[in-house]
Amino acid sequence: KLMPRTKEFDRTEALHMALETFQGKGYAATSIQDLVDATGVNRQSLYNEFGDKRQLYLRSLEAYCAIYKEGSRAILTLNEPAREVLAKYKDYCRQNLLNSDPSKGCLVIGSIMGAAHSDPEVRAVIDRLFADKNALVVAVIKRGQKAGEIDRKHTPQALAQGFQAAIVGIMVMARNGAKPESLLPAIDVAFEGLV
Amino acid sequence: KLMPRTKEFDRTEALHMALETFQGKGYAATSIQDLVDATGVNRQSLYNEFGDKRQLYLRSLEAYCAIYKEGSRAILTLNEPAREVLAKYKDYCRQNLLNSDPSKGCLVIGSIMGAAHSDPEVRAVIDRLFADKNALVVAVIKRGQKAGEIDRKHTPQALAQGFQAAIVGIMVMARNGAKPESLLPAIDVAFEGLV
DNA sequence: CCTGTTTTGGAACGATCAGTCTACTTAAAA
DNA sequence: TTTTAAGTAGACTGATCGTTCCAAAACAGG
Repeated sequence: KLMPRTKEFDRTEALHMALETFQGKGYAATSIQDLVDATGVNRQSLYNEFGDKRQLYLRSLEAYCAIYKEGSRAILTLNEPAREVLAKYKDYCRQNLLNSDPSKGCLVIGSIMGAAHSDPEVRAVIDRLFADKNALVVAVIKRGQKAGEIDRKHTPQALAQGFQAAIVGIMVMARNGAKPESLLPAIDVAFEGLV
Repeated sequence: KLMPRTKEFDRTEALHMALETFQGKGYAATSIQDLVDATGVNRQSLYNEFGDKRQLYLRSLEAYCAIYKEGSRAILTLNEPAREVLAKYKDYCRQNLLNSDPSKGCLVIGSIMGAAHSDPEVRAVIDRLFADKNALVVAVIKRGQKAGEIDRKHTPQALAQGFQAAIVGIMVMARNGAKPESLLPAIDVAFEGLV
């Protein structure tokens, strides 16, 4: 029945800023002070809102995955010929690549390579992301193979794995500062076996 | 003219242990104490031998790159038809994948994604590695295209980029704990456009 | 044996870490 | 206006960080 002082920050906004900080420096190298500075939120308020550093990281990772997942799902579930769906997804990847900031790497890949690797909750979030996205890609490839648009030499699972690995690799290259114009053809190559 | 006390450790061995520690936990999450424990070398002796933590990391990364580079160079400079060279390199990748330990990721990818990203000396080591390996791959692909073994639809540079990105992606997947048997077909897919 | 030079063991340093405590401010409810 | 629960500011804590200092130990030349 009481609603005293109002918060001076927006949770979503703060989470977004924390996310970008983790993207840039990784979990271990990011200090609470970094997060306070980046979000503009008071120390104690951060703890009140998110718990400790690890939980804030988990929330950031979940938010990142949600965005990534939704972007992929919106395209990969289109009710169109597999060839066209994949062509649109290719454009989506190109767009992401062109808009990417090398100073902010993919948080998922960062989590896999970094210290968070051994955290079971982090693992769970990542496993779910990969499982979900893989299911979407496999479904499209299966459709494509049935329609004769995609070569049946490889299983849908193998094609999806190779496809996703290629995208991950390209994201790593982008983080490393490779010029987009040198990576765009690599995207073409990655989609070669599919379309 | 004086040769007082003898060292109780082997530099190469200590470097190897430090390297594995960095591989497992990343630069930021690895403490000096971790390195002391892993190498068995006294604190002060570590500082005497390698300087500070950052320099020890740089030496580890250089050692890692040297091994990686030599392994690739030995195969990619074989005086055989491009198709066979690439087939052998494919086997080499498969072997590496099967022997890989998920608890020890690729130090190069870890450096790209992690905090070391902004360190110019780290960048220099990585840039050199990619430049060298890319030159080798491009040379093989060029040979293959001239001999008609490889499709000329893409430039050698584009094919090499896509190829290397695919390998990087597969290494990330392996670090994530993906079963080798699910990644081996992905390697096949990655080599699809080349052989 | 000594003497000189280097490694080694371990204590110690200031800085910074993640996280907490307390006092002060705010604003809705009474 | 008074009361009260929640937000905020910043000092504070014990632990750990990377690094250094110093004295004991070890070993080659004299």
